[in-house]
Amino acid sequence: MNLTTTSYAILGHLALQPWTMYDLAQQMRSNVHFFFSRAESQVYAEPKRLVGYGLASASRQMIGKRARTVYAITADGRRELDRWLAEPEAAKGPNLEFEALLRVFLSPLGKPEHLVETLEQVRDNLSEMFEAADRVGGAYREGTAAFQHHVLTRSMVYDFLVSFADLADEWAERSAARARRWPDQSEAERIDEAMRIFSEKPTRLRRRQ
Amino acid sequence: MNLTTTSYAILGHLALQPWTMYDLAQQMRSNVHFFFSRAESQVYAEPKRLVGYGLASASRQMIGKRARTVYAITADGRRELDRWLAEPEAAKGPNLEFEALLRVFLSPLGKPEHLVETLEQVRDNLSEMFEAADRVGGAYREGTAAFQHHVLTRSMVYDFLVSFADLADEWAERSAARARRWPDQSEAERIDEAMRIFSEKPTRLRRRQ
DNA sequence: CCCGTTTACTCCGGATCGGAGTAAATATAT
DNA sequence: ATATATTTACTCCGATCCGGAGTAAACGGG
Repeated sequence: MNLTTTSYAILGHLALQPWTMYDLAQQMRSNVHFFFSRAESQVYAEPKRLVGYGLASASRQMIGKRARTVYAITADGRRELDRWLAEPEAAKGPNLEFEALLRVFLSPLGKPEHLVETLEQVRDNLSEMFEAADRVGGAYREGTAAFQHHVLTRSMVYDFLVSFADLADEWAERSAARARRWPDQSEAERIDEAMRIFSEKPTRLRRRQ
Repeated sequence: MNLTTTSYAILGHLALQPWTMYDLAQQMRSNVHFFFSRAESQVYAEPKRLVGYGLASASRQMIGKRARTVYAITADGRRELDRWLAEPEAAKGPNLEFEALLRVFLSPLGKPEHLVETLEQVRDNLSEMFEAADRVGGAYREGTAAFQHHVLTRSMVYDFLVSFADLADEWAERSAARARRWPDQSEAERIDEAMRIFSEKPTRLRRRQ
């Protein structure tokens, strides 16, 4: 029984209520998508393994001649989930994958205007995240969210995601502005501005010590 | 010739200078690791494919009876890289994977004290990121960085990473503080505080409109 | 000269992706 | 009333990617 974090993510959702994987795939696309996204094929494959381990049960229903499978958590599954919830997270911080940052990193190899384009693209790409956050926030504000009683913890998740999207947007904005000033600046001015970022932006770690 | 973003990441590094994959794996661990991390086995596998496509060249050297392979970019590789640098990023924003946030999301299924533990763990796990940022920042401030002439763009990457780590640290701090207050609050007070997050933290999208 | 660390990789089983495909049920337009 | 589009509810599969274990020579310190 080799369970991955994906297993526990699915198992956790089954503990909230029974789901068809079609519905759960949708649910996950609009909820955990921005901090724990999995391919649809995985969302369909995972509960079969859980059933194999006796952690979930499947009930096949018929709508006309079309089948649908509803999965639910078992008592064993609930115990396994409790065990996972109680164990500390592996010492393995947030894992970020950000192609735009790689492009910025490698941008001295290309033309300067492509850097500005990349940064503008970053801002465009964030709108999806902003819209998703607004949908969730709106539902909770209106009191119509599917899991309204989870408002305490969902507000924490919302807090993080909005802060993150804002950060990325603000960073792309100020960085693009900086790159656009470069043609009118001397190299000394450009370097001076860059060095100020290293000096005036100490990490929290250093600030505390 | 099916090149992935991983291919261009390696190709880009080879455009900076020739590398052995051992050195490049180390370089990537301390540089792009926090926004584009790849398994070591991939870093070793990728240049072989690049050589197969004629985008890189390998030169095998002998140190005693031990072999080492130094990879360099070819003219074709440089052209392919230029093409990639000029093309816009796929419309696919930052991809975050954050197990702690999944645990917060599912925390109503577990005990309240585990939420606080998860959030404290988040802060501990960030120290690696802070230390890496400090190392890079220190090298550039002292003028001893290996790619000191990339200071303009590296400062942008540094800016993002430090902002991100600070954000995660501050979020975990304020969220843990909130969860610790819960036992002394009424349910109405707790919900009120949660709702204020949804209201008082509008996304940049909504603020602009 | 012995031993632990660093250099420089290879191997492989299993997890995951992502796009294509299937087929029935339902909504929509004509 | 019928054709068409969309939604529901999945399966399949080749390729990518992970990550931990293993190998073996060179180097450095006591």
